[in-house]
Amino acid sequence: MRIGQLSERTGVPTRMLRYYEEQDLLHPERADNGYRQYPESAVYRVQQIRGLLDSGLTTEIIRRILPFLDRTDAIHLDPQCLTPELAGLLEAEAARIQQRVECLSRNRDAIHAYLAAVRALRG
Amino acid sequence: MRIGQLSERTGVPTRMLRYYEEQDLLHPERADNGYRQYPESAVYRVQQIRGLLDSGLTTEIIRRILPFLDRTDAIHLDPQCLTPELAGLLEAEAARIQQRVECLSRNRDAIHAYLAAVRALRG
DNA sequence: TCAAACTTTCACATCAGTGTGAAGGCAAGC
DNA sequence: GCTTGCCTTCACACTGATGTGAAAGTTTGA
Repeated sequence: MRIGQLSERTGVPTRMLRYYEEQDLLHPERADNGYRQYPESAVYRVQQIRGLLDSGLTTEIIRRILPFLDRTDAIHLDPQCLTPELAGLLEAEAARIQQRVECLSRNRDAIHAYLAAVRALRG
Repeated sequence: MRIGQLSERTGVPTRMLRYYEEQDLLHPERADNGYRQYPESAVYRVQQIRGLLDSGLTTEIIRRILPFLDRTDAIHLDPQCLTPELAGLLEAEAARIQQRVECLSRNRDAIHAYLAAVRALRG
């Protein structure tokens, strides 16, 4: 599909889709006329990128972990490409993500607890 | 304590502590000479702010939810200050935080699954 | 008293993510 | 053919979070 349709289906402006490509997060083919050609899977890929960006990850981090997050895991399982360094990097990134999860969970719980307490007081 | 010590104890540059004050996240007293005076509790407060920023929340959102996240919950439980609008805002923010948590958890799991799969292949 | 280390405010710079618009090529319908 | 709408690249600008440095006042200790 072309960039306009991908934009419509994901709700992400075309400007951003081009930016993600520039940041090496998307790699659309090009038609003869130069138009970008996205596969169906790009819809999910874009949603994934958005979710990660909204969660505070930078495009640089996303670029590094994205190849291992694809739904079509199988094709990425070539162990050759996983050097010890890369494994360490992934471990570290997973740990940092876990930190975020814990911090956010804590604060979400605190908000809920506050709301519940006020409601209880009011009866 | 003064800004230098707070910086040292939290690992957050003084520049950032002043910025957080400008953003209404911190409210230190002032000594006679104009120096900022932070209470002991500021250490935890700063760590909380950092965690939330690192998780992708903006200072604006943090400013709005911070009053309800303090460890000294009791003093914030005055139901008078919780208008229906504010309650809705907090609910919405908690929901958005939950979205982040889910996205990050998913991707953390995917990284771990990838690493486990490669390790299994290698024996 | 003097120097070093701290503080203050102010300002300019950077980086990532995003908005917006110009100037032009391509495509589909009237 | 012409218009309309999508596409291309390029570029300038903004915002939020941060780095950095200048100029000046304060505190502390030799």
